[in-house]
Amino acid sequence: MEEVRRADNHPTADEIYELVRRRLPRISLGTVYRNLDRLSREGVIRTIEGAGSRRYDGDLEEHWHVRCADCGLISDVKPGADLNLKSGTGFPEGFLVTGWHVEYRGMCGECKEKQGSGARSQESE
Amino acid sequence: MEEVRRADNHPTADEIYELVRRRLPRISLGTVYRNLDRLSREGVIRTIEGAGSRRYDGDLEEHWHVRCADCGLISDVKPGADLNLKSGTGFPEGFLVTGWHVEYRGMCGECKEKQGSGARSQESE
DNA sequence: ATATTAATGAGAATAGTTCCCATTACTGAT
DNA sequence: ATCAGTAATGGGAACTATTCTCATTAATAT
Repeated sequence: MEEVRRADNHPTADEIYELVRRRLPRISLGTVYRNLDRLSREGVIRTIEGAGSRRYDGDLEEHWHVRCADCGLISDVKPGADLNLKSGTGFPEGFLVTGWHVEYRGMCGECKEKQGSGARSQESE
Repeated sequence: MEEVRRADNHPTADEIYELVRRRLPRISLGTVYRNLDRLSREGVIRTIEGAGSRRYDGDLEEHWHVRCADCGLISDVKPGADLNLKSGTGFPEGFLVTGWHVEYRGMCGECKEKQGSGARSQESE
């Protein structure tokens, strides 16, 4: 199981299921979910919740994500070096903060083109 | 519909359904979803995706969230005044960033107590 | 009043995930 | 190697949240 963990980018349980199936053709989706859940509770992998299906991330380095609101693509973003995210204020009484995550939203180049209806193109950054 | 938008904290579609029902007893859940979706696409409300069900937030002021990993409670956190979140780096080519969101994770006071006194140390539930 | 368009209720359909349980695999002691 | 006890698995049913469909109703403009 753990082999797959570090395999890909941000696979869904289904994608992982397909991957693992290549080596263990008799594995069931339930088992994949169970183990993914276990690994994430053990802190070996992270989960990315969000629109659509849960995704799993084997990269434990602190990093953030950017998600295309249109196609759902998720890419990694390096945290700015100067950030001290603990600076949020107004936490509820007694709350123990164990982590945080930043997610950018927007639109990836591809979807931007698609949306610029007609055969418009031309992108720059 | 829009009346409800600013009503509560971070209700789910179901909770909103129950709320609206009090005034419009014949409304259907489908309609609630439809209008919630519309409002959020129009930018009148925000959505909070995450573990469990989608939640809606009528507060458009920039603010962040903190979520209890145990019970799922979501509270608001004021952004630290000094943050410039644009500082993330490594965005994919051509990506247009339209927003971002910070979510802290941890455990609320209540769940902390439950876990502490329950004699369970590492088990998750 | 009528034609056109938009929104609705009701429920079916779908997607993603969790749950159940009989079977299988693993473990350690004999 | 055998057996008992425990843990993990496959298969599928059950569940939850959300979306979709479509006949009906409301709204709007003419």
